[in-house]
Amino acid sequence: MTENTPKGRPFDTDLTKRVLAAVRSQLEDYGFVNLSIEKIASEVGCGKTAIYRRWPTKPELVAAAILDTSEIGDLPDTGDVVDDLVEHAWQNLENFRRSEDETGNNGLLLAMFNMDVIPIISESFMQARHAMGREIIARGVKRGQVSSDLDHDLIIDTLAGLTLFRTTLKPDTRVRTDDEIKATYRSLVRSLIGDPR
Amino acid sequence: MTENTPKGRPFDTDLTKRVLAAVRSQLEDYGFVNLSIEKIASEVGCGKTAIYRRWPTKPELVAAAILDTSEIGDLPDTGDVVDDLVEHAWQNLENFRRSEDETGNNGLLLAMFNMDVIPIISESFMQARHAMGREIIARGVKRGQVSSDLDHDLIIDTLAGLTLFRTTLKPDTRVRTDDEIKATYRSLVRSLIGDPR
DNA sequence: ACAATAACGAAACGATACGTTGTGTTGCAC
DNA sequence: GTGCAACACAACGTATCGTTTCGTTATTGT
Repeated sequence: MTENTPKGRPFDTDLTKRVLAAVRSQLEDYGFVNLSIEKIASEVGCGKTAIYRRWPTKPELVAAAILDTSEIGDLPDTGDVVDDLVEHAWQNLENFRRSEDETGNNGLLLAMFNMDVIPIISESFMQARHAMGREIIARGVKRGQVSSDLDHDLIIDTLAGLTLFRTTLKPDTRVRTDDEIKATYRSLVRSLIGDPR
Repeated sequence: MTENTPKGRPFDTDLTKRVLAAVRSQLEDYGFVNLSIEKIASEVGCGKTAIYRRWPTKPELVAAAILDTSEIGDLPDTGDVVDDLVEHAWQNLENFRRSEDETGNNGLLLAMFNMDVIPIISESFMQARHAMGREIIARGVKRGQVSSDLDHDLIIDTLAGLTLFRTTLKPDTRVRTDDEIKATYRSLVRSLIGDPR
Protein backbone atom coordinates (compact mmCIF):
# COMPACT_ATOMS: atom_id res chain seq x y z
CA MET A 1 0.00 0.00 0.00
CA THR A 2 1.62 3.21 -1.12
CA GLU A 3 -1.68 4.88 -0.30
CA ASN A 4 -1.40 8.20 1.41
CA THR A 5 -4.26 8.56 3.80
CA PRO A 6 -3.91 12.09 5.16
CA LYS A 7 -3.39 12.23 8.90
CA GLY A 8 -4.62 14.90 11.21
CA ARG A 9 -6.93 17.83 10.60
CA PRO A 10 -7.40 18.53 6.88
CA PHE A 11 -6.97 21.90 5.17
CA ASP A 12 -9.98 24.16 5.17
CA THR A 13 -10.60 24.43 1.41
CA ASP A 14 -12.99 27.31 1.88
CA LEU A 15 -10.29 29.25 3.71
CA THR A 16 -7.91 28.52 0.84
CA LYS A 17 -10.35 30.03 -1.64
CA ARG A 18 -10.97 33.09 0.50
CA VAL A 19 -7.27 33.75 0.86
CA LEU A 20 -6.64 33.54 -2.88
CA ALA A 21 -9.57 35.84 -3.58
CA ALA A 22 -8.29 38.36 -1.03
CA VAL A 23 -4.83 38.22 -2.60
CA ARG A 24 -6.29 38.99 -6.02
CA SER A 25 -8.26 41.88 -4.64
CA GLN A 26 -5.19 43.38 -2.97
CA LEU A 27 -2.97 42.84 -6.01
CA GLU A 28 -5.53 44.73 -8.03
CA ASP A 29 -5.47 47.69 -5.68
CA TYR A 30 -1.91 47.81 -4.44
CA GLY A 31 0.27 45.64 -6.67
CA PHE A 32 2.81 43.01 -5.72
CA VAL A 33 5.09 45.27 -3.73
CA ASN A 34 2.44 46.68 -1.44
CA LEU A 35 0.54 43.45 -0.97
CA SER A 36 0.71 42.58 2.71
CA ILE A 37 0.25 39.02 3.86
CA GLU A 38 -0.60 40.32 7.31
CA LYS A 39 -3.40 42.41 5.83
CA ILE A 40 -4.67 39.37 3.92
CA ALA A 41 -4.79 37.34 7.11
CA SER A 42 -6.68 39.97 9.05
CA GLU A 43 -9.06 40.57 6.15
CA VAL A 44 -9.85 36.88 5.75
CA GLY A 45 -9.91 36.39 9.50
CA CYS A 46 -7.20 33.78 9.80
CA GLY A 47 -3.70 33.58 11.17
CA LYS A 48 -0.58 34.17 9.11
CA THR A 49 0.44 30.60 9.78
CA ALA A 50 -2.54 29.27 7.85
CA ILE A 51 -1.20 31.10 4.79
CA TYR A 52 2.46 30.18 5.19
CA ARG A 53 1.47 26.56 5.72
CA ARG A 54 0.07 26.52 2.18
CA TRP A 55 2.47 28.79 0.31
CA PRO A 56 5.94 29.21 1.76
CA THR A 57 6.72 32.57 0.15
CA LYS A 58 4.94 35.63 -1.17
CA PRO A 59 5.77 34.95 -4.85
CA GLU A 60 4.33 31.44 -4.59
CA LEU A 61 1.20 32.79 -2.96
CA VAL A 62 0.81 35.36 -5.73
CA ALA A 63 1.44 32.79 -8.45
CA ALA A 64 -1.22 30.55 -6.92
CA ALA A 65 -3.71 33.43 -6.84
CA ILE A 66 -3.07 34.18 -10.51
CA LEU A 67 -3.27 30.57 -11.66
CA ASP A 68 -6.44 30.15 -9.65
CA THR A 69 -8.34 32.44 -12.03
CA SER A 70 -6.48 31.61 -15.21
CA GLU A 71 -8.36 29.25 -17.45
CA ILE A 72 -6.56 27.06 -19.93
CA GLY A 73 -9.80 26.92 -21.87
CA ASP A 74 -11.06 24.40 -24.37
CA LEU A 75 -9.20 23.81 -27.60
CA PRO A 76 -11.17 25.63 -30.30
CA ASP A 77 -12.09 23.29 -33.14
CA THR A 78 -14.55 24.88 -35.51
CA GLY A 79 -13.04 23.45 -38.67
CA ASP A 80 -11.70 26.84 -39.71
CA VAL A 81 -8.20 27.75 -38.63
CA VAL A 82 -8.95 31.48 -38.70
CA ASP A 83 -11.90 31.12 -36.37
CA ASP A 84 -9.88 28.86 -34.11
CA LEU A 85 -6.94 31.26 -33.86
CA VAL A 86 -9.22 34.21 -33.22
CA GLU A 87 -10.89 32.24 -30.45
CA HIS A 88 -7.50 31.27 -29.07
CA ALA A 89 -6.39 34.91 -28.95
CA TRP A 90 -9.71 35.83 -27.42
CA GLN A 91 -9.19 33.32 -24.61
CA ASN A 92 -5.87 35.00 -23.85
CA LEU A 93 -7.53 38.38 -23.67
CA GLU A 94 -10.26 37.06 -21.43
CA ASN A 95 -7.69 35.69 -19.02
CA PHE A 96 -6.01 39.08 -18.87
CA ARG A 97 -9.24 41.03 -18.66
CA ARG A 98 -10.66 38.91 -15.85
CA SER A 99 -8.41 40.88 -13.53
CA GLU A 100 -8.90 44.31 -15.02
CA ASP A 101 -10.50 47.00 -12.92
CA GLU A 102 -12.94 49.63 -14.18
CA THR A 103 -10.15 52.03 -15.12
CA GLY A 104 -8.37 49.48 -17.31
CA ASN A 105 -5.54 48.94 -14.86
CA ASN A 106 -4.48 45.40 -14.26
CA GLY A 107 -2.49 44.91 -11.10
CA LEU A 108 -2.92 41.16 -11.14
CA LEU A 109 -1.43 40.81 -14.59
CA LEU A 110 1.45 43.09 -13.66
CA ALA A 111 2.15 40.94 -10.61
CA MET A 112 3.08 38.15 -12.98
CA PHE A 113 6.13 40.08 -14.17
CA ASN A 114 8.30 39.15 -11.25
CA MET A 115 11.47 37.09 -11.32
CA ASP A 116 10.04 34.60 -8.86
CA VAL A 117 6.51 34.45 -10.27
CA ILE A 118 7.15 34.15 -14.01
CA PRO A 119 8.78 30.71 -13.89
CA ILE A 120 5.79 29.26 -12.04
CA ILE A 121 3.18 30.72 -14.39
CA SER A 122 5.24 29.98 -17.45
CA GLU A 123 5.75 26.35 -16.58
CA SER A 124 2.21 25.54 -15.59
CA PHE A 125 0.24 27.81 -17.92
CA MET A 126 2.03 29.61 -20.74
CA GLN A 127 3.52 26.44 -22.13
CA ALA A 128 0.15 24.73 -22.18
CA ARG A 129 -1.42 27.70 -23.96
CA HIS A 130 1.35 27.72 -26.52
CA ALA A 131 0.85 24.00 -27.17
CA MET A 132 -2.82 24.68 -27.85
CA GLY A 133 -1.85 27.24 -30.44
CA ARG A 134 0.44 24.75 -32.11
CA GLU A 135 -2.33 22.16 -32.22
CA ILE A 136 -4.76 24.62 -33.82
CA ILE A 137 -2.27 25.42 -36.56
CA ALA A 138 -1.31 21.78 -37.05
CA ARG A 139 -4.95 21.00 -37.75
CA GLY A 140 -5.09 23.91 -40.16
CA VAL A 141 -2.11 22.51 -42.01
CA LYS A 142 -3.76 19.10 -42.20
CA ARG A 143 -6.84 20.73 -43.71
CA GLY A 144 -4.72 22.62 -46.21
CA GLN A 145 -5.69 26.01 -44.76
CA VAL A 146 -2.19 26.87 -43.60
CA SER A 147 1.11 26.37 -45.37
CA SER A 148 3.56 24.25 -43.44
CA ASP A 149 6.30 26.60 -44.60
CA LEU A 150 5.09 29.30 -42.24
CA ASP A 151 6.74 29.90 -38.87
CA HIS A 152 4.03 28.55 -36.60
CA ASP A 153 5.63 29.72 -33.37
CA LEU A 154 5.81 33.20 -34.81
CA ILE A 155 2.08 33.23 -35.48
CA ILE A 156 1.25 32.12 -31.96
CA ASP A 157 3.69 34.48 -30.25
CA THR A 158 2.61 37.42 -32.37
CA LEU A 159 -1.01 37.01 -31.35
CA ALA A 160 -0.13 36.59 -27.69
CA GLY A 161 2.30 39.50 -27.83
CA LEU A 162 -0.26 41.93 -29.19
CA THR A 163 -2.66 41.10 -26.39
CA LEU A 164 0.08 41.36 -23.79
CA PHE A 165 1.40 44.66 -25.11
CA ARG A 166 -1.95 46.34 -25.32
CA THR A 167 -3.02 45.08 -21.91
CA THR A 168 0.09 46.17 -20.04
CA LEU A 169 2.29 48.82 -21.58
CA LYS A 170 -0.23 50.66 -23.65
CA PRO A 171 -3.11 51.71 -21.44
CA ASP A 172 -4.99 52.73 -24.53
CA THR A 173 -7.43 55.55 -24.09
CA ARG A 174 -9.46 54.28 -27.02
CA VAL A 175 -12.50 52.30 -26.09
CA ARG A 176 -12.94 49.29 -28.31
CA THR A 177 -15.95 47.06 -28.38
CA ASP A 178 -15.55 43.32 -28.22
CA ASP A 179 -16.59 43.09 -31.84
CA GLU A 180 -13.93 45.57 -32.89
CA ILE A 181 -11.28 43.62 -31.02
CA LYS A 182 -12.37 40.34 -32.56
CA ALA A 183 -12.34 41.91 -36.01
CA THR A 184 -8.81 43.13 -35.32
CA TYR A 185 -7.69 39.66 -34.32
CA ARG A 186 -9.35 38.25 -37.41
CA SER A 187 -7.61 40.63 -39.73
CA LEU A 188 -4.28 40.01 -38.01
CA VAL A 189 -4.67 36.24 -38.21
CA ARG A 190 -5.46 36.50 -41.91
CA SER A 191 -2.33 38.53 -42.50
CA LEU A 192 -0.22 36.06 -40.55
CA ILE A 193 -1.34 32.95 -42.37
CA GLY A 194 -1.41 34.69 -45.74
CA ASP A 195 -5.14 34.21 -46.19
CA PRO A 196 -6.23 35.95 -49.41
CA ARG A 197 -9.66 36.75 -47.88
CA MET B 1 15.15 88.32 -15.55
CA THR B 2 13.47 85.04 -14.76
CA GLU B 3 16.91 83.42 -14.94
CA ASN B 4 17.41 80.67 -12.43
CA THR B 5 21.02 80.62 -11.37
CA PRO B 6 21.34 77.61 -9.09
CA LYS B 7 22.34 78.46 -5.53
CA GLY B 8 24.53 76.37 -3.26
CA ARG B 9 26.53 73.25 -3.94
CA PRO B 10 25.54 71.60 -7.22
CA PHE B 11 24.65 67.95 -7.72
CA ASP B 12 27.55 65.62 -8.31
CA THR B 13 26.67 64.38 -11.80
CA ASP B 14 29.19 61.59 -11.58
CA LEU B 15 27.54 60.34 -8.41
CA THR B 16 24.19 60.42 -10.19
CA LYS B 17 25.55 58.21 -12.95
CA ARG B 18 27.12 55.77 -10.52
CA VAL B 19 23.88 55.42 -8.56
CA LEU B 20 21.82 54.70 -11.68
CA ALA B 21 24.37 52.14 -12.85
CA ALA B 22 24.32 50.43 -9.45
CA VAL B 23 20.52 50.36 -9.52
CA ARG B 24 20.54 48.66 -12.91
CA SER B 25 23.06 46.12 -11.71
CA GLN B 26 20.97 45.27 -8.66
CA LEU B 27 17.72 45.11 -10.61
CA GLU B 28 19.38 42.63 -12.90
CA ASP B 29 20.40 40.39 -10.03
CA TYR B 30 17.60 40.79 -7.51
CA GLY B 31 14.61 42.42 -9.21
CA PHE B 32 12.52 45.34 -8.05
CA VAL B 33 11.30 43.80 -4.82
CA ASN B 34 14.72 42.89 -3.47
CA LEU B 35 16.46 46.03 -4.62
CA SER B 36 17.70 47.82 -1.52
CA ILE B 37 18.40 51.52 -1.61
CA GLU B 38 20.61 51.10 1.44
CA LYS B 39 22.73 48.55 -0.43
CA ILE B 40 22.96 50.92 -3.40
CA ALA B 41 24.22 53.70 -1.15
CA SER B 42 26.86 51.57 0.52
CA GLU B 43 27.94 50.11 -2.81
CA VAL B 44 28.33 53.51 -4.41
CA GLY B 45 29.81 54.94 -1.24
CA CYS B 46 27.31 57.70 -0.61
CA GLY B 47 24.61 58.44 1.92
CA LYS B 48 20.97 57.51 1.44
CA THR B 49 20.12 61.21 1.52
CA ALA B 50 22.04 61.79 -1.72
CA ILE B 51 19.69 59.32 -3.42
CA TYR B 52 16.44 60.51 -1.88
CA ARG B 53 17.36 64.08 -2.73
CA ARG B 54 17.28 63.14 -6.43
CA TRP B 55 14.44 60.61 -6.53
CA PRO B 56 11.83 60.78 -3.79
CA THR B 57 10.67 57.15 -4.04
CA LYS B 58 11.96 53.76 -5.11
CA PRO B 59 9.73 53.52 -8.21
CA GLU B 60 10.97 56.89 -9.43
CA LEU B 61 14.56 55.82 -8.88
CA VAL B 62 13.96 52.62 -10.81
CA ALA B 63 12.19 54.43 -13.63
CA ALA B 64 15.12 56.83 -13.90
CA ALA B 65 17.58 53.94 -14.05
CA ILE B 66 15.60 52.31 -16.86
CA LEU B 67 15.14 55.49 -18.87
CA ASP B 68 18.83 56.25 -18.45
CA THR B 69 19.77 53.31 -20.70
CA SER B 70 16.76 53.40 -23.00
CA GLU B 71 17.49 55.02 -26.32
CA ILE B 72 14.75 56.59 -28.39
CA GLY B 73 16.97 56.06 -31.40
CA ASP B 74 17.02 57.79 -34.75
CA LEU B 75 14.03 57.62 -37.03
CA PRO B 76 14.89 55.04 -39.70
CA ASP B 77 14.50 56.53 -43.18
CA THR B 78 15.92 54.24 -45.85
CA GLY B 79 13.23 54.92 -48.41
CA ASP B 80 11.78 51.43 -47.95
CA VAL B 81 9.02 51.00 -45.40
CA VAL B 82 9.89 47.35 -44.77
CA ASP B 83 13.50 48.15 -43.95
CA ASP B 84 12.39 51.02 -41.75
CA LEU B 85 9.92 48.92 -39.76
CA VAL B 86 12.43 46.11 -39.33
CA GLU B 87 14.92 48.63 -38.02
CA HIS B 88 12.28 50.11 -35.73
CA ALA B 89 11.51 46.70 -34.27
CA TRP B 90 15.21 46.02 -33.96
CA GLN B 91 15.69 49.18 -31.93
CA ASN B 92 13.01 47.94 -29.53
CA LEU B 93 14.79 44.64 -29.14
CA GLU B 94 18.10 46.34 -28.56
CA ASN B 95 16.60 48.43 -25.80
CA PHE B 96 15.30 45.29 -24.14
CA ARG B 97 18.46 43.29 -24.69
CA ARG B 98 20.73 45.98 -23.32
CA SER B 99 19.70 44.81 -19.87
CA GLU B 100 19.74 41.08 -20.49
CA ASP B 101 22.16 38.94 -18.57
CA GLU B 102 24.06 35.95 -19.95
CA THR B 103 21.24 33.54 -19.08
CA GLY B 104 18.62 35.54 -20.98
CA ASN B 105 16.93 36.83 -17.85
CA ASN B 106 16.02 40.45 -17.82
CA GLY B 107 15.41 41.84 -14.37
CA LEU B 108 15.60 45.42 -15.55
CA LEU B 109 12.85 44.95 -18.10
CA LEU B 110 10.68 43.15 -15.57
CA ALA B 111 11.12 46.05 -13.16
CA MET B 112 9.19 48.17 -15.62
CA PHE B 113 6.02 46.17 -14.97
CA ASN B 114 5.12 47.95 -11.78
CA MET B 115 2.06 50.09 -11.17
CA ASP B 116 4.21 53.05 -10.18
CA VAL B 117 6.90 52.63 -12.85
CA ILE B 118 4.83 51.98 -15.97
CA PRO B 119 3.21 55.43 -16.13
CA ILE B 120 6.59 57.14 -16.03
CA ILE B 121 8.16 54.98 -18.73
CA SER B 122 5.03 55.05 -20.84
CA GLU B 123 4.70 58.79 -20.81
CA SER B 124 8.32 59.62 -21.52
CA PHE B 125 9.33 56.75 -23.76
CA MET B 126 6.68 54.37 -25.11
CA GLN B 127 4.59 57.15 -26.58
CA ALA B 128 7.60 58.60 -28.37
CA ARG B 129 8.51 55.20 -29.79
CA HIS B 130 4.94 54.68 -30.98
CA ALA B 131 4.97 58.06 -32.69
CA MET B 132 8.12 57.04 -34.56
CA GLY B 133 6.34 53.95 -35.82
CA ARG B 134 3.45 56.05 -37.05
CA GLU B 135 5.82 58.36 -38.88
CA ILE B 136 7.56 55.46 -40.61
CA ILE B 137 4.24 54.11 -41.85
CA ALA B 138 2.98 57.55 -42.85
CA ARG B 139 6.00 57.94 -45.09
CA GLY B 140 5.36 54.49 -46.52
CA VAL B 141 1.82 55.53 -47.36
CA LYS B 142 3.09 58.68 -49.04
CA ARG B 143 5.42 56.57 -51.18
CA GLY B 144 2.59 54.22 -52.08
CA GLN B 145 4.22 51.26 -50.30
CA VAL B 146 1.51 50.91 -47.68
CA SER B 147 -2.24 51.09 -48.08
CA SER B 148 -3.84 53.79 -45.96
CA ASP B 149 -6.69 51.35 -45.32
CA LEU B 150 -4.52 49.29 -42.99
CA ASP B 151 -4.69 49.66 -39.21
CA HIS B 152 -1.39 51.40 -38.63
CA ASP B 153 -1.54 51.20 -34.85
CA LEU B 154 -2.08 47.47 -35.14
CA ILE B 155 1.09 47.07 -37.18
CA ILE B 156 3.17 48.99 -34.68
CA ASP B 157 1.72 47.30 -31.61
CA THR B 158 2.04 43.86 -33.14
CA LEU B 159 5.74 44.33 -33.76
CA ALA B 160 6.33 45.73 -30.30
CA GLY B 161 4.20 43.02 -28.73
CA LEU B 162 6.15 40.18 -30.29
CA THR B 163 9.40 41.57 -28.95
CA LEU B 164 7.91 42.14 -25.53
CA PHE B 165 6.37 38.70 -25.32
CA ARG B 166 9.47 36.84 -26.37
CA THR B 167 11.70 38.89 -24.11
CA THR B 168 9.62 38.47 -20.97
CA LEU B 169 7.14 35.63 -20.80
CA LYS B 170 8.78 33.17 -23.13
CA PRO B 171 12.34 32.59 -22.01
CA ASP B 172 12.92 30.72 -25.23
CA THR B 173 15.48 27.98 -25.09
CA ARG B 174 16.13 28.32 -28.81
CA VAL B 175 19.18 30.34 -29.66
CA ARG B 176 18.53 32.64 -32.56
CA THR B 177 21.17 34.60 -34.39
CA ASP B 178 20.68 38.28 -35.02
CA ASP B 179 20.21 37.52 -38.70
CA GLU B 180 17.47 35.00 -37.96
CA ILE B 181 15.68 37.48 -35.77
CA LYS B 182 15.89 40.21 -38.38
CA ALA B 183 14.61 37.80 -41.02
CA THR B 184 11.69 36.99 -38.74
CA TYR B 185 10.86 40.67 -38.29
CA ARG B 186 11.12 41.15 -42.05
CA SER B 187 8.75 38.33 -42.80
CA LEU B 188 6.30 39.55 -40.15
CA VAL B 189 6.40 43.11 -41.45
CA ARG B 190 5.70 41.88 -44.95
CA SER B 191 2.69 39.94 -43.73
CA LEU B 192 1.40 42.92 -41.83
CA ILE B 193 1.56 45.40 -44.66
CA GLY B 194 0.39 42.84 -47.23
CA ASP B 195 3.60 43.00 -49.21
CA PRO B 196 3.45 40.42 -52.05
CA ARG B 197 7.24 39.82 -51.69
C1' DA C 1 37.47 87.54 2.22
C1' DC C 2 33.01 86.38 3.74
C1' DA C 3 28.10 85.22 3.80
C1' DA C 4 24.34 82.48 1.88
C1' DT C 5 22.88 78.29 0.04
C1' DA C 6 22.39 73.55 -0.72
C1' DA C 7 24.55 68.99 -1.52
C1' DC C 8 27.34 65.87 1.01
C1' DG C 9 28.26 61.44 4.55
C1' DA C 10 26.90 59.47 8.75
C1' DA C 11 23.75 58.07 12.03
C1' DA C 12 19.47 57.38 14.28
C1' DC C 13 14.51 57.05 13.98
C1' DG C 14 9.46 55.22 13.39
C1' DA C 15 6.78 52.40 10.69
C1' DT C 16 5.85 48.40 8.09
C1' DA C 17 6.42 43.70 6.47
C1' DC C 18 8.55 39.21 5.81
C1' DG C 19 8.99 34.74 7.50
C1' DT C 20 9.66 31.94 11.97
C1' DT C 21 8.55 30.12 16.34
C1' DG C 22 5.83 28.75 20.32
C1' DT C 23 1.30 28.11 22.81
C1' DG C 24 -2.89 26.15 23.40
C1' DT C 25 -7.18 24.61 20.81
C1' DT C 26 -9.95 22.14 17.38
C1' DG C 27 -11.21 18.74 13.95
C1' DC C 28 -10.64 14.23 11.83
C1' DA C 29 -9.02 9.15 11.47
C1' DC C 30 -8.00 4.96 13.74
C1' DG D 1 -9.50 7.95 23.67
C1' DT D 2 -5.09 8.71 21.20
C1' DG D 3 -2.33 10.69 17.55
C1' DC D 4 -1.77 13.96 14.22
C1' DA D 5 -1.96 18.18 11.92
C1' DA D 6 -4.46 22.50 10.92
C1' DC D 7 -6.22 26.26 13.41
C1' DA D 8 -5.90 31.45 15.85
C1' DC D 9 -3.03 34.23 18.37
C1' DA D 10 1.04 36.39 19.82
C1' DA D 11 5.76 37.42 19.97
C1' DC D 12 10.10 37.54 17.73
C1' DG D 13 14.41 38.77 14.72
C1' DT D 14 15.64 40.83 10.52
C1' DA D 15 15.25 43.91 6.78
C1' DT D 16 13.79 47.93 4.34
C1' DC D 17 11.52 52.27 3.36
C1' DG D 18 11.52 57.05 3.78
C1' DT D 19 12.51 60.93 7.27
C1' DT D 20 15.20 63.72 10.18
C1' DT D 21 19.24 65.75 12.35
C1' DC D 22 24.07 67.03 12.49
C1' DG D 23 28.32 68.79 11.13
C1' DT D 24 31.01 69.37 6.69
C1' DT D 25 32.05 70.85 2.01
C1' DA D 26 31.55 72.96 -2.58
C1' DT D 27 29.76 76.81 -5.26
C1' DT D 28 27.97 81.57 -6.17
C1' DG D 29 27.43 86.47 -5.21
C1' DT D 30 28.85 90.62 -2.72
